[in-house]
Amino acid sequence: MSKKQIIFIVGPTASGKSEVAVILAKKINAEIISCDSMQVYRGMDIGTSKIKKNETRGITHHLIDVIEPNEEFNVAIFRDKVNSLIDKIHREGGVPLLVGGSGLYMKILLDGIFDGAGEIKGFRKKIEEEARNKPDDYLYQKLKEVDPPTADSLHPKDRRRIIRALEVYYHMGMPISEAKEKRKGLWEKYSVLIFGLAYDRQALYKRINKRVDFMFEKGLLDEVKNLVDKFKLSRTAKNALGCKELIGFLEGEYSLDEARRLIKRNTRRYAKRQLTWFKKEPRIEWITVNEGESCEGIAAGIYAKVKSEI
RNA sequence: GCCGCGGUAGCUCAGUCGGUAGAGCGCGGGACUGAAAAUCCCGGCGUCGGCGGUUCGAUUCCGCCCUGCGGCA
Repeated sequence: MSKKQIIFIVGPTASGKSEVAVILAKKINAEIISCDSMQVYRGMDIGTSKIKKNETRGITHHLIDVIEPNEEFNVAIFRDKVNSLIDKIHREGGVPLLVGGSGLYMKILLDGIFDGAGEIKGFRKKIEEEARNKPDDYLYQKLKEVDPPTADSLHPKDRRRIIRALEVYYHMGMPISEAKEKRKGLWEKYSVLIFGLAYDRQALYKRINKRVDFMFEKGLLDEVKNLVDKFKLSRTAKNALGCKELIGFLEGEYSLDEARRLIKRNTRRYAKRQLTWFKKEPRIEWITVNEGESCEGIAAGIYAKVKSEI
């Protein structure tokens, strides 16, 4: 029996993934699984450019609006949810269409993540405490002793990853570099097609700037005000683009114009980082998008490729 | 027309008591496996407005010219 099919549409922010995905989904009886760390939050709609009910064309969307803004989210939760959704969609005869811009999320779905090493309560704080008043590279040296390969692959200043690697080591009794070898992802289990939307950089930046202006028109500021009124935003949620900059404005750190400027800039930088991730992924088949090209046209192009590869 | 202050990296500017220059912002590249829309690393030769003069040597001093801003007529 041949492998079941999964399709990905990836691309930087503001590349038009969501709309293209809906059109494609209609043609191939797909259900969309959002591959996005922020659209999971209820109430964060404008800032995350979440698809609206009347734009879904009746296509089922998963992993949108699944948690409250005071809850945390991470790749492991994401991966578990996606795996069970894929099974369910396949059982019902549909095609899972994964749509999103997070390189790490894509990578982990494709190649897997190791189990049994979540965040240990209090560990990070404790080890930060231990490193206080010690040399700058104290934790790095510590990691070097227990897990040289990981230490070599990290920059000594990359504190966050150093601490995480130590956390895994003390929790699993195994270096993270070793744990990583025991992963399995979707790639070997299914027939996977990955399409990436490719824009000229300047054209993409223009789209980003325009979209941020559009968000302000739609009431981004009120959305954020509302969120901070109602919730103590979680560590992950409050880092959303648009959210953190407007919180800065609301706390009087800078003007509203400055907040708008920062959102545009940070979104551009984000897009650049996303592209760094996609560029090195050889399994992506790139779809070149020219300025002004319609989503219908792009979707039709992808559809043709999908049909020819089945 | 006269007086004053400017013309240095894409932008805003610093600086060189004469030995061809540096910050911020913007931008580019990279990393990445339980915070990822996060986090971390790397990247600045640019006719120092133009032409002459002085000097071993000028972006730095002098002269003229072009040009922006302000003031006086």
